[in-house]
Amino acid sequence: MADYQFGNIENVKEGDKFVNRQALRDAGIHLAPVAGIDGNPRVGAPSIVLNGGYVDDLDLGDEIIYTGHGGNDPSSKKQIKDQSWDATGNKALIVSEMQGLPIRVTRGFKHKSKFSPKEGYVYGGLYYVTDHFEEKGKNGFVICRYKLEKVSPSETWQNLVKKELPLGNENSKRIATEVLRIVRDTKLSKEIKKLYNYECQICGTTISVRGARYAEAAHIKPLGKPHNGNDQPGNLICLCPNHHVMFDKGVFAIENDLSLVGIEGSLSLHKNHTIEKSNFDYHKEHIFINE
DNA sequence: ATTGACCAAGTT
DNA sequence: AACTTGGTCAAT
Repeated sequence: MADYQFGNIENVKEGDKFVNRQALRDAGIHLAPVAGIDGNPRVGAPSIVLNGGYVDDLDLGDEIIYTGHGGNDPSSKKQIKDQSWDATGNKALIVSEMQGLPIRVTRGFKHKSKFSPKEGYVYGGLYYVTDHFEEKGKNGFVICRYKLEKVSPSETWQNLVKKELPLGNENSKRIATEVLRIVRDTKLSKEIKKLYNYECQICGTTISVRGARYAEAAHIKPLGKPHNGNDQPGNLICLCPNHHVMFDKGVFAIENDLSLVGIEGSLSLHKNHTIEKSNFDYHKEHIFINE
């Protein structure tokens, strides 16, 4: 229900200090008053705090091996049981990994590393979750682990620009090309994927990882030069990675009656999804390899 | 829609 | 050790 915002927060820059969690919350960086992982399994995790709550945490600066939450005894704070991938925050991090969402990282005084502040909390910028795995922690119980890698400065800049972009507005074509290569999921592409329940419109496949689903939104008429396709629902379809690449590389094309040329099959179409058919024509003529 | 239990672990 | 908060989730 909370209104989570992803990416950088206006007026907060890397290195900014906060006296306590309440200040972090007031700034809009991390809403949870206590939990180290902010977010939920529906939208992902917009923010984490690295504050020594789990002994296995490893902070290398641009790379962090983070521990999921749960399994600790409320009173002693020691880990007394296995962690679960189903815990709200742990699942949220998986969703962030699958969707390539940026995560705000804040370091707290309780964790001891050369990157940790002596007191209070320091905002550390944006990271991506690039991997997750399971292992036995120092306390002998299963822990959920995540590899976080810092978003490059140029990408961070793009993330800031993204906010001001009128997504889906065809007047923003040029900028949209650059941004879309970097921002791995836009509001619109997410909507398309949700409409199809993350299943490929050609083969019906979805990739499911610990309950988080993955698919790709493909532009029929490519964005940017020289094609100048638009970023509208009528130019987007939901595909699995294989069919996405095949489509982009021209291995097959889609006819107006939704049958395929180049490979067997047809495109299934949701009743609430209207495709701009001229985009099929464009793709067939300019991208499809007809030989 | 509304509720109450449960979760996370920071703060005093 | 006690008290505290915002949010999620399941039950109503």
